[in-house]
Amino acid sequence: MPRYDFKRIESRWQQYWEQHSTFQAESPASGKPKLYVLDMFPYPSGSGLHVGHPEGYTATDIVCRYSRMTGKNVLHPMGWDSFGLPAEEHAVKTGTHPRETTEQNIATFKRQLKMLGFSYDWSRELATTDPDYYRWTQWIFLQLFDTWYDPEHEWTGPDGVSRIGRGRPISELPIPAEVTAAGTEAVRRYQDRHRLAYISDAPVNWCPALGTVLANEEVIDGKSERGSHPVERVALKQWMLRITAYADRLASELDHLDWPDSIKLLQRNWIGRSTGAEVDFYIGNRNKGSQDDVSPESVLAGFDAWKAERAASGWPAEPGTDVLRVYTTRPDTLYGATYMVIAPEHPFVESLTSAEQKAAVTDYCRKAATKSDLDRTELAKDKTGVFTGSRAVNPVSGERIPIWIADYVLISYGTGAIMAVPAHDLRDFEFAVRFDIPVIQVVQPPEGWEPSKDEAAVAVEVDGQKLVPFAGRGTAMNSGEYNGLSTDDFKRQLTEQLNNSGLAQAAVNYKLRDWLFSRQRYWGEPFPIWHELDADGNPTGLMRTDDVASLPVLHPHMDDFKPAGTPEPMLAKAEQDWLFRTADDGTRLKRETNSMPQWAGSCWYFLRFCDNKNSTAFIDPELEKYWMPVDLYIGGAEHAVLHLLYARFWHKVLFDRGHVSMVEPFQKLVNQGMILGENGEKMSKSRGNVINPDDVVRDYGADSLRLYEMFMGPLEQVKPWSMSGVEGVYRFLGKVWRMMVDDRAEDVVLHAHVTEDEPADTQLRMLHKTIRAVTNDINKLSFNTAISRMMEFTNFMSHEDSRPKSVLEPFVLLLSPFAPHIAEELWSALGHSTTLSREPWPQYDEALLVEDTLEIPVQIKGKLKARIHVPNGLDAAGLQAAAEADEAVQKHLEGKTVVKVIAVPGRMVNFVIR
RNA sequence: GCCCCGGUGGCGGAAUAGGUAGACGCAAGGGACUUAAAAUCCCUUGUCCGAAAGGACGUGCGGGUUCAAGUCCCGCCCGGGGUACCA
Repeated sequence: MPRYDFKRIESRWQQYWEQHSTFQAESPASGKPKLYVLDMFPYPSGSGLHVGHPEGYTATDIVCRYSRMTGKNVLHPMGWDSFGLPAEEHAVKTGTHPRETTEQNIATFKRQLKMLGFSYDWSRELATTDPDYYRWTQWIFLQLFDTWYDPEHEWTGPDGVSRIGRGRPISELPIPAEVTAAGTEAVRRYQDRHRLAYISDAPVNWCPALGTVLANEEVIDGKSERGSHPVERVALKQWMLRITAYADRLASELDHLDWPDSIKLLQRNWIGRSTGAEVDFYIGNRNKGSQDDVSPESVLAGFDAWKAERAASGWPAEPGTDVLRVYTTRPDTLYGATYMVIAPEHPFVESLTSAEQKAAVTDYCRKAATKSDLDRTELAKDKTGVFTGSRAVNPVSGERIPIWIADYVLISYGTGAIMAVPAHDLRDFEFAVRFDIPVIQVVQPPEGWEPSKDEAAVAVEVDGQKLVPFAGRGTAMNSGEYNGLSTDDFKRQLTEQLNNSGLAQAAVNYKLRDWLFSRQRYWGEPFPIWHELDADGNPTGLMRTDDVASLPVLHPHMDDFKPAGTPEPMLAKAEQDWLFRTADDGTRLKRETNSMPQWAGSCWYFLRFCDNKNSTAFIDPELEKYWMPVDLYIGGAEHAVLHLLYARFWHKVLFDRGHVSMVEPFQKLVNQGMILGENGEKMSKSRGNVINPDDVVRDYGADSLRLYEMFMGPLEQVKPWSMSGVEGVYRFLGKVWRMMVDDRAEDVVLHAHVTEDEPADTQLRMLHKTIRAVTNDINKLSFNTAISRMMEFTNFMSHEDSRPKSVLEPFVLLLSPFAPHIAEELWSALGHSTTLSREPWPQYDEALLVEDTLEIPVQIKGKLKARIHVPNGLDAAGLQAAAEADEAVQKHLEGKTVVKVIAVPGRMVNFVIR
C-alpha cells in the first residue's frame, strides 16, 4: 500500500453500495424529476459475460451516476431474458433441467455485473423464467387474444394527434346478422378469426434440426438465424399475432422518437409499405375446365355483362369466383398487362387448370411446394412457370390474356396473383422472354433515359434489336385515351375511374407478415389456452382461456427433453393431468401444447421493472405513468427489427386496451457498436480472439475495464479491442491516484502537494474547462472525448506543486461516473465520510474560462504562415494591425499587393495577395 | 441489384456553426532513476527535401463552390451493415 490497489478498493466500495442500497430508485413521492435508463437485458448464456455487454452497460451507468448527481430520480434496473433454446439443448445432452442451468447462468452473469460496479437497483431484478413474471406474460397474451383491430375507429392519442384504427375488446366486434343467426358456435368462430392472437395453418418455417418452427425474422437466407440449419416450408396450425394490423402505426409513430435514423429506416423498410391498387380481371366461369373450349365471343359477352354489373354494384370486398384479383403498384401500366401469374399455392390453381395442362401444373406445384425459400432464391435467376390453360380479360383493353402459375409470385404478398407487364417490370420481362409472351410498351421513358444496371442486365436481343424493360416513371403511350399523361397523373386518374366503375380500388400493402408466435419447445411460456374436444376426443376448433386468477400456467414435469424430429410440440409429451381436464359444463379440454417464442418475455420487461413485485397487476398504473417511457435505451443494433418492433407492437396493444398511458415505450434509442477482437475480426471461440472480462478485471480492475471500453472510440462505432489500450487507461488511473495519494505511505494518505491553498488562475481555468467539456460530452454520450479531457487535466495538475483540494474535489466528482470505485476511495481520502454518489455535479463558471491572450493563425492566400499572440477581445482592425506588425508576415507581404484582408476576431487573419 | 453508414499518422481515434488537421491514448525511438529489472518521469515521432533555418505535400480518388474545405456540392473507388423475385 498504497499503490493504486484496485482489488481492495473495488471490493470495498461494492460492499458499501450494497450495504447502503445506494442505488435504489426513490418513490415518485420524492418529487424529483425521473429518469428511466435501460439496458437491453441479456440472455444468460453458459459462456458468461462477453466484453460487448459492459460496453452499453457502462454507457448507461455513466449517464445514471451523472444524473443522480444532477438531482434526478433514476431507475436503472437489470434482469434476465432467460427462456431460450441453449438451456434446453443442454438439457437434451445432460438431462439437467433447463431451470437449473438457467439459474446457474444467471448467478454467473450477476456476479460478473456486480464485479463491474454498475449502479443497478438490484431490488428490481427479474427473470422472464420466473413464474411471477411469466404469469403476466401469459396475461398479456390473453389481452391480445381478447382484442380485435378496428381499422375504422377514430381517436386522439395522448400526444393530441388524431388517428384511425385501434385495438378493441372482442366483445365489441360487430357480428354480421347471418353469423348471429347461425348460432353461438358460429359467433365464437367468427370472433376467433378476428383476434390479434389467432391460429392459422399457413405454411411456416419448420427447422428440423432445432425441432421448432421459426418466425420470418429468424430465418436468414433460408437458414435458421441460430445455428444456420436448413429450414423447410410446411403447413402447420400455429399461433399468429396480427402485427400487420399495426403496420401503419408502427411506421408512422416512429416519427417523433429520438432514435438513430438508420434504425427507423430499417424498421420502415421491414414494414415495407407500398401503395397501389387492387384490380379485378374477369375470368368467367372458371369451373368449366379449359377456357380454350369457350368461344372468345361468349367470354367477351360475359365480360361486358360483368362490367355492367360492376358499374352498378360497385367494388365488392370479396372478389367472388369469376374474377382474379391482383395487387399492383403501377395501375398506369394496365394496358401493357399481357399475361397474369398466380402463386402455386393460390386457391384458384385447380379450377383454372385445363384438362390438357393438368399433369404439367400438378407437377410444377408439387415441386414448388417442396422448394425451401433458399431454393427459391438460389434459382431466382431462372424464371420457371406453367400455363394453366385459362385466360382472363384485361379490364381496360378487353384483350384476353393467359394466366400462368409461377413461383416468382408469392402467395403471402398482396393477393397472391399479379398482372404481368413485361415492358415495365424486370421479372415479368424475364419471364415473358423465356416463355415467348408479347411485350407491349405503354410508358415512354423521359428524354435521355439510359437503362439502369439491373434493367440492362436482363436485356435481350430480338431480330437484331436490343430489348430492355423500363421500370421508371415516364409518359403514357399505347394506352388509348390516356396517352400523354405522366405516370403519376395516369395512376391517380385511372385508379379513380376504375374505382367508379367498380373494377379497382386503391390499396396499401406491407412486406411485414403476421408474427408466428408458437414454438414447439419446452423452455418457453406455456399458452393459457385450452382446446375443446368432441365426444371422440378430437379438437372441435373452439377454444377456452385459463382464468386470469389461475395464472401462471406452469410447465409440466418432464425428464426427457429430446425432440421427436417432428413438428409435434415437446409439451405434448406431458402427463395426462397436465394435458387434459373437464370443464364445469362437462366439456373435455386439451391444453395448448405449443410454447411462446423467446421474444415474448422481452416485449414488456421494461414495464415490470417499474413495479416488479406487484402481485395484483402487471404494473401499477400510477408507477407506469411516473416512470414510462424509457428515457434512454442502449443495446445492440441486431435488435433493430425483431425485439424493437415486437415490443412496440405489444405496447401499442396494451395502450389501446387502456393498460399503459403512452403510445411508444422507448423515447431515445442508441446502438452500441460491436467490439471486435485484437485482430480486427469478430470475436469468437473458433477464431481464438475472445476477451474475457474476468481476466481484464483480475489484471487491471473494473474501473480500467469500464474506462477502456468508453475510451476506445464513439459508442455507436465498431472498434477492435487492444490490451495495451487497457494498460493505457490503467496508467491514467495510476496517475490520478498518485496525483492525490502519497504512494510511499503505509495507509491512504494525501500527497504532500495536496493543499488547502487558493487555486491559481491557470488551475481554475483548467478545472472549469474540464467541467464544461466533461458535462457536455456526457450529455452527447461522447465518453471517449470526456475521458481525454480528464487525462489532460491530470497531465496538467500532476505537474503543479500545489494541488488545492478545491480543484481536486470537483475533478474526483467528474471522474466518478466513469471510474466510480477509485473516485469513491479518493473522495474518502479527501476527507469525506459518505458516498459521493449524491454529491451535486460540479458547475463551471463561464467567466473563469476566458483566456487573457489568444494564439491567432495568420494565413497568406489561405496558407498558414505565422501565429501571433494577441489580447483576447481584440477587434478585426486591431487583429489586422497586429498581424501586419509580425516580422514573418511582413516578410511574406514584402513586394506583394494585398487585395483583401479577412480578419475574424478570436479566429484568424487571412491576407489575399497578388 | 437496391437502401443505409463509413474512409483522417504505424494503430484506436480528436477537430462546437467551413477558420491553427492529427487533441487524448497506444506503439516506436532516445534519455533519467536503478547493481539490475519492474514501476515512474522527461524528450522525439504525418510524409518528403534540408545539417539547420526553412520549404513543399498532406484527411480514399477526380472535379467544383469559397478569402479559407476533413467539414458544403457533383462524379467515382473501396470497406462495413441491412435487404433480397414484396408486383
